[in-house]
Amino acid sequence: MTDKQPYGTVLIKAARIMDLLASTNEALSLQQISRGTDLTSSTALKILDTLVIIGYVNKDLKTKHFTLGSKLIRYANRFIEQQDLVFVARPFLEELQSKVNETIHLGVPKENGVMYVEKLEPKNQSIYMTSRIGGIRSLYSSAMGKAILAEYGSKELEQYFERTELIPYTAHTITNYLQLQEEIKNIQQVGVAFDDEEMEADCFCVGAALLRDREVVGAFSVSMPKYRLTSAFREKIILEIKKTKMKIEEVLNQ
Amino acid sequence: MTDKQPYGTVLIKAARIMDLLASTNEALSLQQISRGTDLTSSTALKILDTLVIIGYVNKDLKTKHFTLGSKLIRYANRFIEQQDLVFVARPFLEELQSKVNETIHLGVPKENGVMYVEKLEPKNQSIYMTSRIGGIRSLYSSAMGKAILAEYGSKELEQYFERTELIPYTAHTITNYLQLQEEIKNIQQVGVAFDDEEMEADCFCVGAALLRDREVVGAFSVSMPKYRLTSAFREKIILEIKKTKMKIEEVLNQ
DNA sequence: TAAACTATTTCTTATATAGAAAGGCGGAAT
DNA sequence: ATTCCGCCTTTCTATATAAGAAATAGTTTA
Repeated sequence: MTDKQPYGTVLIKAARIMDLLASTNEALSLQQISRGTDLTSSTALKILDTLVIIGYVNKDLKTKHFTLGSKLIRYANRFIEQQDLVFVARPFLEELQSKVNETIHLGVPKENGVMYVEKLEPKNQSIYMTSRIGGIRSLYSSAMGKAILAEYGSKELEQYFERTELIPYTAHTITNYLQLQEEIKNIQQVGVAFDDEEMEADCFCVGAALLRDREVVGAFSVSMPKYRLTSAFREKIILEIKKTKMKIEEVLNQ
Repeated sequence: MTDKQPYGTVLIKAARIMDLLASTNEALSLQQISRGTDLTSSTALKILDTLVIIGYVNKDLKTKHFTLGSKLIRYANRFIEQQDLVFVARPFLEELQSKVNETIHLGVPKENGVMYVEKLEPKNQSIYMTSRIGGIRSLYSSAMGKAILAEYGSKELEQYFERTELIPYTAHTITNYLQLQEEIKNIQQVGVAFDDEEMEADCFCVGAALLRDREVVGAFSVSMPKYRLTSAFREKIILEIKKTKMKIEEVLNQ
C-alpha cells in the first residue's frame, strides 16, 4: 500500500495555467492566473516564464499579460495528421464531396461525443474553419453520433443512457430514451443515420460509422440546409454514403 | 553573477518530448522517445504518463506507443481566436471575398516570416485546411511578406537581409538583395505587393500590410491561379485590397 | 522454452520547487 | 511633482520532487 511517488507536479500546474488561458479570449495578468489556478504568484510566474520559453504561452511585454502561444498550432496540425483515419478517409471523402457537393465531416469518438477531425466545404461560403475542427458534439443529436450509437452493443448503449442526459438543442432533438432506441434500431436497418434539425435548425445530415475490426473508429456525414433536400437527392446521398463507407472500411481493415 | 535558479526543468523536458512527437506522424515507442530526447527511459516514461493525464499525449494501450493528444486542438483553436486581428479583420476579408471570389489569407509576422492565421476559400475545392493555418512563409517570397518588408525602416531591412538567405522556391523567386530592394520601393509607391509565381508556380498573389499605431501587426492577400488573372481583374483586386486595408486599419487604430 | 528486447517499478541521493517575504516598478491620485 | 498602492519580480531555504541505476515484469522472437 505504498503511495506512488508523486511526479509531474509542475506539469500539472502548467496544464492548469494552460487550461485557464484557453478558457477565455482575454489576455490574463499574473494575478488573474495565480488566483484562477490557486498558485502563488511567484510559482505561477516561474511556470509562465518557462512556458514562454518553450513557446506555449505568449507574454505581452507592455501589458505583462499572457495568452496562448503559437506553437500550439503546430501541435494541433500534427495531431490531425497523426489521426491516420484522416489520411485513409480523406480521398474517399473528397470523392463523395465531388458527387454531393455539400459539407462533409469526419469525426472520431471522444469523451462521450464525437470530435470533428476533418471538414470539407463545398461552397463560396467563408467559414471560420478552425472553430469547428476539434469541436465535440453529443452522440444522440448528430448523424455521426447516432451512427456510432447504432454500433454499440445493448449493454454499452445502456451505459451510455445512464451517463447521458438528453438535452434538447432544437425542437427536433430526441430527448426520450425509448424514442432514441427506436431511432437506433431504424439506423441499424437502413445502414445510415439522419439528423433532421436535431442539432441545428434548418440543418439536415446523413451519416455513417466507420468500423475497423468490428470496432468504431470514427464516422462521417453529409450536411446541408434543409431547403436543398429533395427526396431524390436524399436517396442519392444515402447511396453515396453507403458506397463511401464500404470503400473506407475496406482500406481500414486492410 | 549569481546564476539564476533553474526552474521548469520538467517542463522543458516535456516540451522536448512534445516536439519529438510533433516531428513525425508515426506513433513513437518509449525507447524512441528516450533516445530521441536524451532522457532515460524511466524519466521519459514518468513525464509521458503525466502528459497523458493532462491530455497532451495519447498512449496506445496495445502498442504502448505515443502520439500527440487531442487537447492540443482546443488550445490551437483558442490561440487563433485570441489573435484579435482575426476578429477585427474577418468581416472585411469576407466582404473582400465576396467581391473577388478568390482565396484570401490573413497572416501575422512570426519568426522572420509570416504565419497564416486565417484563410477564406472561394471554391468547391476540398482543402485540407488545418495544414495551412499556422504555416509560416518567408517574407521575401510572398505578397504578404513583401508588403510587410515594405513597412520596415532601412536599418530594420538591412538587419533582415543580414539574417536571411534568399532561397529560390521557383524560377521567379527574387534571390538578389538589390532586386528585392527595388521591388520594395515599388511596393511602397503602389501601395500593394505582388507575388508573381515566386513561391509557387502558377500562383499569383496581391497583398497589403496592416498597421496599428504605425507598427505592422499583420498582412492579408488575395491568391489565384495565374490563368484567371486579366489586367482588368488585377486592377480590381488592387483597388479592393486598398479599400479593405483602409477599412481594417480604421478599426485597428480605433 | 529460452533469449532478447521493451516497458515499468523501486529506491536513494541530489536537486528543483514552493511559498513567504522583500524589493522594484509603474500607474493613479492628489 | 510626490505619494501611494497594486502588481510584477526576485530572493532565500526547508522540503518535496526528480533522476537514474538497477531490478522486475511483460512481450515478442527464435
